[in-house]
Amino acid sequence: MTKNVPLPVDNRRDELVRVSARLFREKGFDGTTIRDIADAVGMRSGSPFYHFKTKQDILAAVMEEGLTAGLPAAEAIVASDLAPGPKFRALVRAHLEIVLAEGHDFIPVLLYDWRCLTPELRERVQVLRDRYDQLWQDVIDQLGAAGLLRSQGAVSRLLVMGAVNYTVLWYKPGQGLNLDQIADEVVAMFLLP
Amino acid sequence: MTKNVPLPVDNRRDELVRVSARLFREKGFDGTTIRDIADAVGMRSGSPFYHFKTKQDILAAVMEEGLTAGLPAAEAIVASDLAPGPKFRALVRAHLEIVLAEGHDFIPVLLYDWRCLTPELRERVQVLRDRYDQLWQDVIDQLGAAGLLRSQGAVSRLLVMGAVNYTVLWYKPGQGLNLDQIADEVVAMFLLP
DNA sequence: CCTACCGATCGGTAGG
DNA sequence: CCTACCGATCGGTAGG
Repeated sequence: MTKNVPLPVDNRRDELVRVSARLFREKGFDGTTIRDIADAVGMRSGSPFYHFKTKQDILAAVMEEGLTAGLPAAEAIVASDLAPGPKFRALVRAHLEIVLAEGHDFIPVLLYDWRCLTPELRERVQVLRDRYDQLWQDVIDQLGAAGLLRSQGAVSRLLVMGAVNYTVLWYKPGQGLNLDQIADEVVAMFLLP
Repeated sequence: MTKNVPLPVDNRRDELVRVSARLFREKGFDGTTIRDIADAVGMRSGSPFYHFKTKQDILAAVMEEGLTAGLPAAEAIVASDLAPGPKFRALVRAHLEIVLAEGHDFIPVLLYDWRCLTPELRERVQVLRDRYDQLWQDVIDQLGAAGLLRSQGAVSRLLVMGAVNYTVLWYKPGQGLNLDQIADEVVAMFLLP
């Protein structure tokens, strides 16, 4: 039987990515040291380099983890047969979860520390990022076609995503609006009656 | 005659602030060293500390310079007798200048590296920042009262400022829309007909 | 504002 | 994944 044969998953690597996401979000990529990361997972300072070639590779892994975790839900929403308005609300709500929920530090790190990536890594992560952005563009275009948005095109998407992503800088869990209420505000703000 | 008596301005200090703003914006606060800054103004590495006690004090000076430079124009717009719609457009346009125009790196640094400030410095800069935010809140409230906005309150301001500030991450001078066109898009996106 | 320097810390590596 | 370490660099300072 293959019962006890472990899959080739690298749990320690996953742990490093998860812990690094938290630290990068709190203190920034440049403000976090390899020793911070190693301490947080109970390793010695040289050991993270057994799993990653460089510190920047950890950063890229954090961002890719966030994107690959967020893409399926977003794809399902866009592929659904919801009307454009409810589809937009669902996408916004799912995105707020990804960006604001406890322990979801991956995409905030992407937003904060994008410029810390080397050009090569940036290019690699950009592939996934493009897929995510395209999903938003599809929904924005559907809203425009339905006459629910005053403005269209790439700039409309950037303005909407800016408003939504900026929540990272002001949302405080347990204070003010919750994620559902913020989603309602976004819909009220952007969609025509 | 008092003709050649210089005013107590510190030109070297101003130069340090301006150059630091550019470097902080390009590479981040943690990614910029005192030696980078000293080199850029033609000083030796210890000399910036003649003008500033710590590296963080330079960061605070950069942010305060941006706010004190931007406040008068914004105050004049808010105090003007423009109707709410045109007033909003004027404020957005002025803000885009502050955030996107060549050499205007102060407020982008504030947006990027806010978390790099010590709590004490953050509190000091926050005083100016509150004044700037309040100007936006005033205009947002006027829009709401005039029935030009679907949503009101502090969250509305944060969504609008998010959309506008996010331009820092995607605007490329000479490519795509210019600042006037972006202001038009923002107005079209948010204001009711 | 320069000279000369310090103690601390950094990302990363060789060898096991 | 640890031990032991390296060369480089960092923010900051004393004395002039």
